[in-house]
Amino acid sequence: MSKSNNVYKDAYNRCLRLLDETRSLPSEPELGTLLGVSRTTVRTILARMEETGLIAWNKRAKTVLRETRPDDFFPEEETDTLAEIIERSFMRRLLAGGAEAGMQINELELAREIGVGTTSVREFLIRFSRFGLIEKRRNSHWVLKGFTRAFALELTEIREMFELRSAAAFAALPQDSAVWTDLDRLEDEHRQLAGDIAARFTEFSELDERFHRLIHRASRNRFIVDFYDVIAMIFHYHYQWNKAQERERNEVAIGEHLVYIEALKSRDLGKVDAACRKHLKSARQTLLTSIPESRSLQKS
Amino acid sequence: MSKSNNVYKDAYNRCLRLLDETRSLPSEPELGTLLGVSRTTVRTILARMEETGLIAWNKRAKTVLRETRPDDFFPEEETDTLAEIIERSFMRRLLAGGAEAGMQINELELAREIGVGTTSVREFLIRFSRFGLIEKRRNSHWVLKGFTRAFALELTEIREMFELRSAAAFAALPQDSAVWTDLDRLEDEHRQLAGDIAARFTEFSELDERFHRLIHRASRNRFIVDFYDVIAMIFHYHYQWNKAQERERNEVAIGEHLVYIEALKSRDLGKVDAACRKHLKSARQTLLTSIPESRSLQKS
DNA sequence: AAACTGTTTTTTCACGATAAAAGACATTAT
DNA sequence: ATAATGTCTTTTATCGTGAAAAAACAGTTT
Repeated sequence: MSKSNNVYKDAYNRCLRLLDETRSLPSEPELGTLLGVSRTTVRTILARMEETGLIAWNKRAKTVLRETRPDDFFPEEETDTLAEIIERSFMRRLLAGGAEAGMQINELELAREIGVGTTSVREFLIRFSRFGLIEKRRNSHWVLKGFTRAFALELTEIREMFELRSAAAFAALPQDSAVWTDLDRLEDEHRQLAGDIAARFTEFSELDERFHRLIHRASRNRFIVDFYDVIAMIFHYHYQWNKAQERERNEVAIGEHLVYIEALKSRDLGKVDAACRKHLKSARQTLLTSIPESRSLQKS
Repeated sequence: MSKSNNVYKDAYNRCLRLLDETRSLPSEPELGTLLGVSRTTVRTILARMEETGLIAWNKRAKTVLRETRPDDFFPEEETDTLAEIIERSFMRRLLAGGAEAGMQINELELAREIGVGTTSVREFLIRFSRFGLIEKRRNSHWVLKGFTRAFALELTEIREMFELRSAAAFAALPQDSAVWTDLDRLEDEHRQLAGDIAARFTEFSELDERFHRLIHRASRNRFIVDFYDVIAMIFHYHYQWNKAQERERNEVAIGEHLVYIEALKSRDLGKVDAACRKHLKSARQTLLTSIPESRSLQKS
């Protein structure tokens, strides 16, 4: 089993949804750009759609023959990339406890346990190392540094530095910049979410990420923009792991975001700075309180 | 040829130098820690030393039989790690020109050209990607972002942010901290180098790195400390590539460092800030002037 | 001629295999 | 009893290989 065809399966599923919406299919190259895959994959998709009687396909003529059915779709779990699978397994072990700082990480064991090749695990660990949670010993094992209080503090220190600077840069952007309409749209989404918070509070983390990424992008600095990947990853797993008071936390955060947005729109640097600091402070607090003391004891 | 024995060869050479100095050899485990390799490798080294008649070896008795000769050493190029070889090849191509922003990077071609497996090249590119010079297209090639003026500006922006903060943290360190003796030692080395600048100006870049790493470490933040890897890498290759006015540049930098060191020792935050800013400004200038205009045209 | 489809080539991704190196265990010497 | 050596096992580093996916090329259709 040298390589799974998850790219095809995922694109196939997305193509089915497209079919549901538009009831027709464009040309092969166009479909390729739409789905973000090569024409080779598009043709594999079309071939299967023909096979399962979804469409009749003859050169450029693609006729939709019937509605899609639930069983046309590939199972969700077959559409994940190997990297996603490995990351999930790894993070589960990390957060499940028993993952003390200083612990060794064994590539071979991880690979066997997840059921993948060692190369994929190695590559994952290398990519993952930039998050600052693991470290490589030359010609030897990886060492877990642990999701400790120290880690959270170091992470938030950088985050605050970067976001304050980005927010200032944002406020200084010319009136005709496209970011202002993006900001208006986000403000709208915030208000809608606030209006139905009881039912939709779980949707906040996705909105949160889009909001902060928009601000960081204003820095026009790749290192700042890329660093948000670290923050996003940590907050993503942190939210999955700690659901306590999620609704309240999100409600507070939405309020802070709205103040922050108003400040940005006012272009008053003092206000921006204050609103940004306030929000970052409570974000840090949220992260810190969710790290149990046992986890924060660092081996030195 | 699945894995070269460069670890052994490098450790062997270092062990020969040790032999020259001490005229004797400690126990296997001790030698292992000294050379930073496992006992397995130590025993391979001792076996060869016995074979070439350098020592007589019977259990714990290791008798030195003769002086080391130049031809006892393995050739330098056989002691490099694969990662170093790939990095050098890659950077040579990157700086040799013809490496325009937007250009595609082909793993297979790189691997063939360097004469290594694709896995090693892939792993190198993943590790290298954190320097912000290349970017991966999902399921497809890497894209070169180019060593442009924009890159230099983004890099130095972060550097300045981090170093100013680290320097302030440094100055606030308690008097009994070990860093102050480290700083004194570095000051000494600076003075010595300044005294013989005509002959030893090439030694500066190594000293420069040690000095700045000491300061960054005072931040006690892994992201700041790790970021210095990016700076060090860029400056390393930049210096190799642009030797113009190297002596003058280094002479100026040493002077700035000495002022900077005095400021740190005074623990006067205002002075520290001023000295740090001044030095960082000229460092940025040096980097910028060495980027030719053609290189700074970025495809958008 | 521009954009599409059909076909072939190339590249990426992931695996298993193997030598180098690390690490663990058993034994022996001080 | 501690610390070394001798031996065996496990893990890491790297390669070649093959299927999935991308990309290039050639031929058609509008």
